[in-house]
Amino acid sequence: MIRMARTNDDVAAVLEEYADLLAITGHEDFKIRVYQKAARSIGAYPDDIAGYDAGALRQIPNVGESIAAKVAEYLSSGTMTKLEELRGRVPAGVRALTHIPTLGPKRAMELHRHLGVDSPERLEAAIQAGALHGLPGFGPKTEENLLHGIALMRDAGERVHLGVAMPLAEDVVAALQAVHGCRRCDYAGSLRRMKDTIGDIDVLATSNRPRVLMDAFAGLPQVSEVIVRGDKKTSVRTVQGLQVDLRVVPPDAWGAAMQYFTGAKAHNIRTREIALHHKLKLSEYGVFDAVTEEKIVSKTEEEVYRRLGLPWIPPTLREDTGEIEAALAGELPELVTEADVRGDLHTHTDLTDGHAPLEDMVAAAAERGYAYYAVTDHGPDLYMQQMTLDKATAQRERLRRLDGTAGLRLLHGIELNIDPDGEVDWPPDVLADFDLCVASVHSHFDLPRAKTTRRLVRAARNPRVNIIGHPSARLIGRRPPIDADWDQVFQACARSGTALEINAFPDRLDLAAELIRRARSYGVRFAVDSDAHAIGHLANIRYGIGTAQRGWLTAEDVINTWPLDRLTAFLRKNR
DNA sequence: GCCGTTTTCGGCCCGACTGTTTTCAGTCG
Repeated sequence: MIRMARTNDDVAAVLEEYADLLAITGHEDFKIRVYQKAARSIGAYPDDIAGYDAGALRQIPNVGESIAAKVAEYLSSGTMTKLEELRGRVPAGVRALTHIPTLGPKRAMELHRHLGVDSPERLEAAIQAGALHGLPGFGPKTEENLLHGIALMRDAGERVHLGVAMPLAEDVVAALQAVHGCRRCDYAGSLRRMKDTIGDIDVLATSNRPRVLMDAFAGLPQVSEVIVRGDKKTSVRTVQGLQVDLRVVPPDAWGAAMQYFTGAKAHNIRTREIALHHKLKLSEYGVFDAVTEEKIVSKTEEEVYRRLGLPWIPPTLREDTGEIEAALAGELPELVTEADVRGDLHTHTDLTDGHAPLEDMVAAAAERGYAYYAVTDHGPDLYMQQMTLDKATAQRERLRRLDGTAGLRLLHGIELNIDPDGEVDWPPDVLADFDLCVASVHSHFDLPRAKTTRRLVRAARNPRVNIIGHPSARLIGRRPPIDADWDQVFQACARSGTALEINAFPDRLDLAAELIRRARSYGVRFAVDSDAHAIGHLANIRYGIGTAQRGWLTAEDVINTWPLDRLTAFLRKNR
């Protein structure tokens, strides 16, 4: 059984700090990298390592004798002697120095050793006082870059959600594709992996005339600053503070470059290691013979993976969280795609807080080619929405008259509010007249864990509740997820036949991918819904599908890919 | 410090850009 991995995250953070401190104190690179690798392995390890002894810890990849002993000490005593020693030698602020862009461990230590600088604030003061003059390796340009980096760090260019990054990336890609000499262009990186937040945007292009592309890129109206500029790589910052990198490679390197720049880093390290074992070398330019340096393949991702003895791995899985092992075993999941979606099961109209009338939303759904479509306006417990039973009944009659237009089957649903006790707006006999009920948390987000768990479990066990909407109620960058014992919630959902929503709104993406994967292990079903409040929101479903893929879901796991009769049977909840 | 179809020692992912270096180190992704 997969359990909560809080201990693992804690230990991973401790090992990362240890690696940083080793780097600052001038230890050799290989040693540092090994601690970083161990940190990642433990962070991604499916079982909670709380209570593990050294022997058990050694079963984890990249954890050997020395690291196992340190972690065992930490788990049993809460401290790690070696880490405390290093902390004693390196003031906390020196580690913060390495978070300044362009300043790494080597020069951070130089600054500390020669000038006693021990925080970004002190570094700023030292530069302004001219204290860096004459220090080897620190010229005027470096000073300028450091000041700039400190300022940037101060107003922390935060990560943005997909709804911000994706449109920007698509604009940039479209602009570059229109440039003369551009062969291919697309976004890669965490955006192609559909990660829920994006730190920077990676764009890849092929051209025989890279300079023209770089000029066009640097001159885009969205660009506020050019950070680095070359013929192969140019980085800019946009007016909203997001970094965009453009890499240009020769046309026949497209596949290798896409593979390389889609990442994640840990996935790339694994694929390169696999290449080495085959006496090959993998770079963004292709797969090469390690000895003769002769290029073997590079044109497509499929060729690159095949030459490494792997099937093509979908971008949304490339995180080194088991996809390499699954690929080697021929057990990659056949991921759900947007084309599999037959309908949307959570949408609103202007009867409550939507912006478009029922007829317009239905027409837009029909245009998307859906086979069925559920309208789920808010129930009366969200008082400001002014819903009444009369209004809901009138909407149902209106909806029944529209049923079947353009081959679209309409379901009359409702989005109920889950109150702190797990109760919902209407009694069972009223709910029985709806085709489906979504139930969601809209308030009282910070109840104690036990209470939140009970709240969600009760909602799931309600025989009229079909889908738990945006289960964690998080808003990316604004509100943390509610705190529940998710394993209990997942068990209740699996047993009761209640689906969990993957809300596709880009500032929600809720459930998040990690919890989806865990829920799936209990046999939970999912509904990928747009929660559209306007016609334009229906298209957000693609972000939900990306998130579902990151949770390793197949179409079988997602109820709104099923034919209507199978869906209808599921909605009866074994009643 | 970890690991092994190169196996108990010797290698560890790899390339781009910047700044200050006159041939390369540091940083980043």
